[in-house]
This record gives sequence, structure tokens and C-alpha cells, in this order.
Amino acid sequence: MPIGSIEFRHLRYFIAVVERQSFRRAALTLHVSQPPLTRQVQQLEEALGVKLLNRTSTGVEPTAAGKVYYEEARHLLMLSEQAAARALLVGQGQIGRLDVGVNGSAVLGAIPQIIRTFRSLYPDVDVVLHSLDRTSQIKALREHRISVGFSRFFTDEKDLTWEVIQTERMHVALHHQHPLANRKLLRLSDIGDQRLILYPRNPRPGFIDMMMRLFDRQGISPYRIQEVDDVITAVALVASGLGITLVTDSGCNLQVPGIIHLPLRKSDNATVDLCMIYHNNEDAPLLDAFMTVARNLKGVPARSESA
Amino acid sequence: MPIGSIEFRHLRYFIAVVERQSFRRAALTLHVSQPPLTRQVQQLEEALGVKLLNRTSTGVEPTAAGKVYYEEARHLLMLSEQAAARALLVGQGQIGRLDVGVNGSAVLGAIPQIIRTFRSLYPDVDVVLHSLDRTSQIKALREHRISVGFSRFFTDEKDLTWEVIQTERMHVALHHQHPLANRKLLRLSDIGDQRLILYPRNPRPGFIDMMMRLFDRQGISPYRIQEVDDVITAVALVASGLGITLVTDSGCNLQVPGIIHLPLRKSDNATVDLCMIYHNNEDAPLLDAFMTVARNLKGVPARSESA
DNA sequence: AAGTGCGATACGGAATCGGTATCATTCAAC
DNA sequence: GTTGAATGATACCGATTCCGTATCGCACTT
Repeated sequence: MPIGSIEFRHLRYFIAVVERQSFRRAALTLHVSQPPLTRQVQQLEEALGVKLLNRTSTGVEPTAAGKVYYEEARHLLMLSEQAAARALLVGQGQIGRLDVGVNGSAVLGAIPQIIRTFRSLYPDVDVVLHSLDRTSQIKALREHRISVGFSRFFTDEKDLTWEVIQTERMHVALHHQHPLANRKLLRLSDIGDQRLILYPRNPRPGFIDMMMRLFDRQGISPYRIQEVDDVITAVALVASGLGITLVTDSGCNLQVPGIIHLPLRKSDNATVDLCMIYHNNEDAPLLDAFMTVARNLKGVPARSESA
Repeated sequence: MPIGSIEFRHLRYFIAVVERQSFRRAALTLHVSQPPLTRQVQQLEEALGVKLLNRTSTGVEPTAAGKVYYEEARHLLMLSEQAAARALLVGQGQIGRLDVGVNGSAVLGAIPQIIRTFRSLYPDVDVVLHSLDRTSQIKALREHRISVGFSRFFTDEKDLTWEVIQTERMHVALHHQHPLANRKLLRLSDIGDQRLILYPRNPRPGFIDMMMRLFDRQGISPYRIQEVDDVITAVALVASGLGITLVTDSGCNLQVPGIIHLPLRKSDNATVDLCMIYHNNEDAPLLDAFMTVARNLKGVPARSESA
């Protein structure tokens, strides 16, 4: 009997015999008869190549090797149970790790809320955020480096599904000394001739192109546009008085001294979506739970209370 | 199928399937056919209560729970092999722990030599010394707190065996200003009327009684005897000029300024044995190895080179 | 539309396991 | 010294489980 054919049964029987110090007594607790115990322990000793028990007329006593192997065997059985329990918890989505791709100003709005709610429901799940732009999120999804991604919009992909989580209104961010700063509400037509700072430069098509389409529909052609990498840079430039920019509800949470936010009128339909993308048929209970949380946040204002 | 009936076979098969990402390929490497793999994995999934594999038309892919359990299963198999290897080493006496009882001046003589030799042969064995008097050693042996004991002599015990390891000559330890200090050799009759410091006070009968019998045989009756606890106290008193004492070869290694050691003449037969005691039928390879080392030190002088 | 790969299933034979009865040994008590 | 009661080991048999062959159902490719 080779060493590789040791089974848990051998360990269970051996442990019982050691603990009861007797084959017969062990047989009682195991609800089997005594001969099978003798044979299983013999097989175990043969497989290990070591005598584990000293048989006496009054019972059995483990040898030095037997004592060591007894401890190891108990340890193994315990670990086996723990492994089973752990696998079950992972299967039920109680524990584990969830990798989430996020993008730009979304991390300022709905995402923190989603994560906070999810973590209160599944405190033993490790949520890992990856800051990735839209195309990188799709790549990471395909490589299973993330399980779900958030961005402003997605193009259709055959193996991926996306859905809108939240729709946010656009606001104009401008310096408090700006000529338009005393207004309560702005129209798109108000800002067509302003120095417009837009983002992100990449990837294209992106947020910039969405906004340009919006201007197009109203026959407006902004002609002083500066493209920057991200919303932070844009806001920093606005604070320096170099122009105005457009931000989402979430983006309004990016409070910078000297900057005020004015909403665009509703009839301009200047809105932008927050979308969630994931694999079509992923059997991942953790992900399901997370997406349920995300969907339930629809309608919750992205702008935080303090803003 | 209850969770307790998981066997290593289930783990081996599951691991192979995950690693080959296919039941059929795993069957090839395991040298079994494909159906048994399907069934064993099904049983495993049933026992755990979790789906471990996503079956596709191109092969299989582990679920989140499957990935976790795969790692655990590999770990378990590795630990099982390590446990087997460890038990084998212990069985062969290559590793482990050996508890040794020692007594009085023996720790100064043969014991260090024995331990040094043994440790060079079995470097991975942890040798633990317990300072116990003769009766405590026997008690400790019966309670399996030590595996072997060393003392000057033992009485016969039905479940224990003892043997002489070494025979040492006695020396007289005296202050260098003592009247006898200019002699080269002493007789027992020379010291019968001296202030004799003897040890140990307990347990009785002991070394003191052995010496008294020796004097008896020569018709000498020492009348100025002080009993102290141990050889160290005795030597300290000698150094203070309060008398003379008798020490073994080993005891001569206890060098104290102002003290000289003079041998007793051989024809007085003033010798004392170093004995080793152990269980009758102990199947302990470590102990066998240790005792072999101890026996081979017979004849090696107990007195160290520097003395 | 046919072919090729995959895993799942059905069934029969073989190996293994567990149970009953019994043996050999040791230790205790008479 | 002999007997009796405990122990573990062995022999044999029935039952379970496992494995192998053949086949199915399905998805994807050609």
C-alpha cells in the first residue's frame, strides 16, 4: 500500500483508537466493529512505513511516531473541515474578494455609497477598487482582474452586459468672480462662447464627445475648448480662473475654494449616466449581491449631503 | 453524502481536474477513466454543498468556491505528505525530543560527553536535561516525563532496567594548606579521622551510605561527618577549610581555587559507578541510539583534559 | 448539416470495506 | 497452577463502493 493511498478514513480510525486507547472502545464510538479498525490502522502503518501503536494486552499506546502522527492527523481533519466551511462561505458569497473597476468622478459620487452599503451587508468581503478608464475596465473584465466596472457609458460587447445605475445632472463649475457667477441657473447657450475646459483627453469617444453632441443639438459650437486629463485637473484650472468646466452631481463633491457650481436647466437635458458593466453569465454570488446593492441606489442623489 | 466522508481521493481527483482544466485530461494523468472523476467531483460538491466547477463545452473552470477549495486541498495533501515524512523520521529516530534525567556531579563528567556525541550524530533531536535525584528519576520514568535517567546507582525495579555506564575512582578534595596536601596518593585510612564532608543528605540510601560501607570493610569508623545537600556545597566548605570531601573523577572537574584533588590508592577499591536506567521494553529508536552512544563511552575518562 | 470535442449517465465486474466468528495472548483471580 | 476475562489479530463472507466500457446529450466548429 503506497503512501499516496492514505485516506481520511485511516486518519479518523487511527485518531479514535489513540484517543480511546483501545481498538474495541474506538469501534464503539465509530459505530463499526473492531476488525476493520485493526486493518485500517495496519494499512496506515504500512503506508507510512512506521509502527504507530504499541499493542499491549490492556489496550494500545502510541509510539513516538504515533504521537506525532496523531497530532498531525487531528490537524489535517480540522483543516479539512475548515476548508469545507470556507468553500461553502465563498460559494454563498459570505466571504471573499470583489475587484471593482472605477473611473474618474464616479468615485466621488455613487460608488462610495454602494461600497459602504455593501460592506455593511457583507463585512467579511474584501472590496478592492481599481482605478481604470473605460477601455482598461473592459480589458480587466476579460482577464478576470475585476468582476465589475463603473464608467459613464459603455459600448456593447458580446460577452459583457452593461446597465445604467444612475443618471446625474450636469453642473457648471466656475470661479466665484466669473461674470456668470451671480446666476442661479445656466443654459447651455450661456456657456457656448466661454473658455471650456473638458476631460478626459482619453479614451475617445468619451465624455467630451457626449457634451459636444449636446451642444450640437442646440446649434451651439463652443470654439474655445481645452482638453485635460481628468476632472481634478479641470477643476484646478477653473480655480485658477482659466475657464469653466462641466461636472456631474458627483463632481460637485470635489469642493475647491473659489469654485461654485451652478446647475444647467433641466430642459437642456444635460445629463450623464453612471453605468455598470460585467460578464454575461458569471456565476458569482458575491457579484450578484454587489450588483443588487448598486441597483438599489438608483434615484439616491449622488451629491453628498454636505454639498 | 455527509461532509465527514470526504476522502483524500476526492481531493486528488479534484485537484487534477482543476489543474488540467478538463476531466478527460485529468483522467489521463491519473491513469483512470473519465467517469470516475465526474462522480468523485460530484460527491465532493455534494459533501461541501457548493458547486466547485463550471462545466463548459471546452472544459471546466473552477468557481470562486472552487478556487478557494483547490488551494486548501493542495495544502491538505502537502500537509499529509509532510505528516507522513515526519512520522517516518520520528519512527527512525532521526528527529524528535529526548528527555534525560541527570543527577549531581554526573552532569560534570560523562553526561556532557554523551550529549555532545549524540547531538553530532542526531543534530535534529532536541535533548532536554532534567535535574532530578534518583527517586525523582524513577518517578519521572514511570510517568514518561523522561526516557532515561543517570545516577550513581539504582535499586532493582520490575519495570525498569539499569546498567553501569562508567566506573570512576574517588579522589579526596582538600584545601591546599591541609596537612595531607603534600601527599601524592591517599589511603582511606588516612582520612578516617578527618572532618569528612559527605553528600547528598537525601535521598537515602545514597552515596554517603556507599562510602560508609567502604570504610566499614577496612575497619575504619569516621567520627566527624557533616552531611550536606550536594557536591557543590561540599566543595565550597572544603575551600573554606572546614574539612575534606570525596569526589569522583567527574567531581574533579569542579575546579575551585584553593582546592586540590588527590586520588585514593587503587587497592582501596574506592570507586563509584555511573548508571543509566530506562524502561524494560521501550520501542524508542531515539532512546536506543542515545543509549548506544552512552555505552560506547565506557572507559573514556570522565575527568576532562584540563583537569 | 455533419463532425468533434466536452462532461454526464447507465450498467456490469472488480476491488474494497465492514461484519461475524474465531484464534492467540496476556493478565488477574481463584 | 488453572481458569476466566480482557485485549488485538485473523479468516471468511456479504455488502458496499469503486472503476471501466459504452453511450448519451450538448456546444462549438467546419
